Amino acid sequence: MENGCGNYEQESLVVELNQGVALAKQLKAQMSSEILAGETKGMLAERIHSCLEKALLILRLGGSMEQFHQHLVPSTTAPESPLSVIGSPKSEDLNPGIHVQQDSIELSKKRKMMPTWTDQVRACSENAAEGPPEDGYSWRKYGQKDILGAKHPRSYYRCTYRNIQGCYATKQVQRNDEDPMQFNVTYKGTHTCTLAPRSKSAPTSPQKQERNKQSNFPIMHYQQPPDMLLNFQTGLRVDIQSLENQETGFFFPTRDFGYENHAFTPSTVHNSHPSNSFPQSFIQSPATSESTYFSTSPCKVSTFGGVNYGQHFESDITEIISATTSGTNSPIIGIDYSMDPWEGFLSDNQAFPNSFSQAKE
DNA sequence: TTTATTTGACCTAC
DNA sequence: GTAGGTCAAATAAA
Repeated sequence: MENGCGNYEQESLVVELNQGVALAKQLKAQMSSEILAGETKGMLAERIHSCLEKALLILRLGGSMEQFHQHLVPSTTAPESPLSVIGSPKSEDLNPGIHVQQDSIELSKKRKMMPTWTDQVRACSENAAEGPPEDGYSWRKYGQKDILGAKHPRSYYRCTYRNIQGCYATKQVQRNDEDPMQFNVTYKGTHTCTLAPRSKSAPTSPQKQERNKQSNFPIMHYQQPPDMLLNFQTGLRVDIQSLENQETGFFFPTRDFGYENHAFTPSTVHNSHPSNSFPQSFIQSPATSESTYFSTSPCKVSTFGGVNYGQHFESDITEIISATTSGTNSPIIGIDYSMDPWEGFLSDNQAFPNSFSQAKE
């Protein structure tokens, strides 16, 4: 990753990852000994979760600890509009016909530069005819096209808040020819909208009503290309899987929670986006008591841990932070234990070699 | 009345 | 010239 984050952020990443590894080892030891002293399994799992989550967030934010801290507190202000870069539709509104062509060209260029990634989403049986499961964003369909060589037409969607907030995220949905239950969803651009609830919009179906409910939360602003992060996560898979193999039933619910076993496989990693890096069930803090959480998107096949990740990311981070910053409130433990995600930040080992930084480049 | 969807036309890249 | 992508008017839905 090429960014100006400097050594400090890099070291922070290494520290976080080291801590995650150390805690995983600790948990593994407890699993074998069945001795619960001091920290419970749940606490350890939570801390591992927190460490890895922070590391991933840092990576997604371009390695910037400053941005990381900024994103810990959901902003109530609209994010900076991309319009300053790609031309303002508002200015077009004010001056119709003026510079429209030039702006169109600029927009076209910009689209080419937009990050693009593809998810494969399996539809639930009951709504297979309707389309892939919701991804949490509010999309407006603006076109449909028959594609040469494809049995099914491709649908084009853009963010509902494109005009309101200048969010130029788009997606294309195409049903898989061989497996009609499966959809290839290609996302282009990242959401810059704040996903404000549509006040006057009347959903056309109960499912859309549900979509609107899902959309009512702030989002992160993913800007980073996925490659480095994905490589990193691929590497992470090994140790964590070994934990799963010990039948913890906690990590990576690829069997128990409806996700197919596509997550974190190198063969599927390259097509994914950083916002999809973990299944939501993994992001979800175990300290929360959402009993129905894991069943929210049982039909999604993730190429890298769940296409729904972006949908819940920030809200989950908020939950994590709230859970981890308040040990006394944690339902998983009954003792006073600080779950501060920054606790011990600089205290652990150096299990991750410095060569990790080389892998980033 | 407002918002979303449909669909033919148009634009752009190859 | 063709295919993919987008626009925008017409239409539907709530």
